[in-house]
Formats: sequence, C-alpha cells, structure tokens
Amino acid sequence: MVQRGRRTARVSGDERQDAILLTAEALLGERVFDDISIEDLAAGAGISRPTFYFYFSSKDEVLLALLDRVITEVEHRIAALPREFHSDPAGSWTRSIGMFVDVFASHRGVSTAAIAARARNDEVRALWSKSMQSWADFSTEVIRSERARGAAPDGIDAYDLAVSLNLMNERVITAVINQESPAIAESRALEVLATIWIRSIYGSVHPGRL
Amino acid sequence: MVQRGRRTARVSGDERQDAILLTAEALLGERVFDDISIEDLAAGAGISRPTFYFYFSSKDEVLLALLDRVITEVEHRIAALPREFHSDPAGSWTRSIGMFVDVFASHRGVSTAAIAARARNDEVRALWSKSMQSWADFSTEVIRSERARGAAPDGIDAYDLAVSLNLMNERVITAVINQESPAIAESRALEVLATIWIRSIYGSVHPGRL
DNA sequence: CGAACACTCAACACGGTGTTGACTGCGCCG
DNA sequence: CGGCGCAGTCAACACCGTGTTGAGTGTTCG
Repeated sequence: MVQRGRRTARVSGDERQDAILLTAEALLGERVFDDISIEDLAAGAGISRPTFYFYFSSKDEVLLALLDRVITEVEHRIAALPREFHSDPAGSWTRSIGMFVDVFASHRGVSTAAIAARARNDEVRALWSKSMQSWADFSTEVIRSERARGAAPDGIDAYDLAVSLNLMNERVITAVINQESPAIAESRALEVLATIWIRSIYGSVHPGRL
Repeated sequence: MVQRGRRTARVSGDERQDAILLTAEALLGERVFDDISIEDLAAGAGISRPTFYFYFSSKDEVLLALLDRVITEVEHRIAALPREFHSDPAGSWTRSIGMFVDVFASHRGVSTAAIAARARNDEVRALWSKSMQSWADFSTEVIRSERARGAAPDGIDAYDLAVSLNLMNERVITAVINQESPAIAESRALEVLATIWIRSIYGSVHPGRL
C-alpha cells in the first residue's frame, strides 16, 4: 500500500488529508461530533495533533469538507434525475424526495453533524443555506410550472410552500435516520413525505385533478 | 421539576436561582448558547462560578429548566384552546399552530438553544421528545376523528402524517424566528403552515369536502 | 450557645483547542 | 554534488472553560 523509495518516499499530504476525512466520517458513524476530539482524528490518520492543523484549521473545517462532498453527490443525482413532472407528477416528486432520503441516510453522521454545526459555524451555515436555497428554488419552479399548466391550484405563494416542504424534508429525514422519537419508520418515510408534498402542492389527493 | 441544592427557601437563595435563569434567557437573546459561559451566568446573577454549581449542576441544567417553562406554557395554552374541529376545522388547526408559533417566537433563544442541545444532552432530548410525542398524539387523534366522520380521506397512517407535520412546524418555526435563509416571512408563516396541514390532512383545498 | 444548615468562593485538576519554533528528509537548481 | 527551500512533523507551551474540593461565612433553631 504505502510504497516507499523512488518517487514518494514519505506518505503524501493528500493521503493524510484523505485519512483525516475518512477517520472523521467513520467516527461520526459511532459518536456525536462533539465527542470526537482533534486528537481522535489525528490518531486515526496516524499523525500528531499539531500536524492535524497543517491540513485543517479546525474540526469544523473537516466537517465542512465532508458536507461539501455530500452536497456534491446530491447535486449530481439531482442533475441525473428525469424531468417528467407533466407526465408523471407523483412519480417525479417521489423520485426527487427519495434521492434526498437515500443520500442523507447513507451519510447519516455527516448530515446530522452538519445540521447541528449550522447553528454555530458560519461556513457550514452558508454552505447548507446555499444548497437549501437551490433546492427550494428548483421546487418553486416546478410548482409554478404545474400551476401554469393548470394542474395545481394557486393559493399560498409557491416559494413559501417550496421552502416549507424542503424544511419538512430536512427535519423528517434527520429524525428518521437518527431514529428519534417521535419519528416514523424509515420504510414509510418516503411515502409519507411524497404524499404531503403532493397533497399540499396539488390541493388534492390526486395530482392534476382540480 | 428541576430542583437541586437548598430545600428551605432562604430568600436570597431562590432569588439567585431565578437570577441565573433570568440572565440565561437574556443572554440567549443576544448570543448563541455555546458562546455563553458559566462565568457569564454567574456574573449576571451576582455570584462566583463555583457558587453557580450550588444551584445548577451544569449549563445544560439551566437550559433544561428554561425549556421546561416554555413547554409548560405551551401545555397551558393547548389546554385553553377551544376544540371545534368538526364545526371549524381550518380555524381550529390554524389556532393550534398559531399558538406554537407565538410561544416559540416569544422564547426564540431558549427554543433554538434547546433544539440544538437535544443532539448532545439526554435530558433535553427526553423532555423535548415527550412534548413532541404528546403534540403528535393529539394531532393523530384529531386526524382519526376527522377521518371517522368522513371529513378527511384515509391513505397514509394518521400518526405518520401527524409526526411529519409536527416536525415540519418545528423546523419552519425555527427557521422563521432565526431569520434563516431560506425561510419565509414571519407574517406569512402561520398561513403557509396551516395550508399545508389542511391540504395534507383533508386531501383537498377545502376541508370537509371529499 | 452551639450545632446544623444554607450558602459562598479561592484554588485546584483536567481536558480540549490552537500556536510556536525547531527539526527532518526530499527535490530541485545552480 | 551541494546547498536551499519547502512540505511535512511534533514536543512543548499558552489558554480557556468546566467541574471539584475544602475551608470558610452568616443564620436559625433547639
């Protein structure tokens, strides 16, 4: 694995940086962010605590990097999603929401820690805000388009509705993946969320029928 | 509920305890919980740091006491609410949700800090869970009753729906009172939340019409 | 009056964060 | 080939916030 001699005698910086991120994600799987010390991260990456500061300026920077990866994954998967809201509104919304459920569930520790860190760290808050904003904007556009073709009723502002539904998803998904109480079963989460989105966007049990 | 230290009330003692709580709530109005030290609370109450520990065993205990007061207020106001879901479903839901918006908005600092502390503190989590549970149970009962009288359609489980909507409220209210971005205007929050509740519970823009 | 109780705090122990400054080995350029 | 520079490393230190100890104070009541 770690080859010595010729080109790179010492373990490269990039490997160390990755090792820190890897350690952090692993530890977040078993402990809360607050209970992980920089010492833990350094030890996991095989370096001393001061050396950690060569790679990241704080524990929060590590979390920020981890969050950035998760958000990038979401963006790629959003882009890959088929856009069939006119022909299959229920299925399209469900697939979009399901994508969020999948990604956040598979990065439980990072998502949870980032959402908590938002309250105290400006960079984390900014990054999360930016993403929420773009998801809300996307939802708003689709709602407006559904209203324009007469499939969904007017009423409350489309943006307000989109923001509220996205915030609901954030909170419900967090509760589900952390098995909070009260929460709902992970197996039913997607169905429940999709139903609430559809009923509140289309004002009816069946999308498209006014 | 949260009681420690002295038993018989020597005047200055109880005043001190109140002074700590008062200081905490005041400071939470201007700073994040993490940025308030026990030193700050002690100074605000006119005592030294070790003396603080005579009244509370940690900063989290103070928050717990504060949260307890807020929850008690919510419970009293829930109990005082008229139950007119059959005759005026939209108004009844709106009044219930509005009560939560009011109470949490008027205790912005405490609510926000408690919700954040939930992630690391067992007692805070337990207290919050207990309350969320009872609000979700209440909502579930009303939904079931509305379904029973034929005003609301079946579909997803009433409890799952109730939990999700309550979680949405928690998150949207938090975003609104902290002026997060994205969030919605405080003036429209109640209308938006009520609309989502009604549409998703009654499966229609107009409650009662199936 | 003295014992018990409510209350107070200086001083300490501890754990975590972030910084300093000295050191090592590799690569490259003159 | 030799020395300079830089990526990388860490022991030791400074600092801050938490929680504990133990020695006090004044008050009340039997």
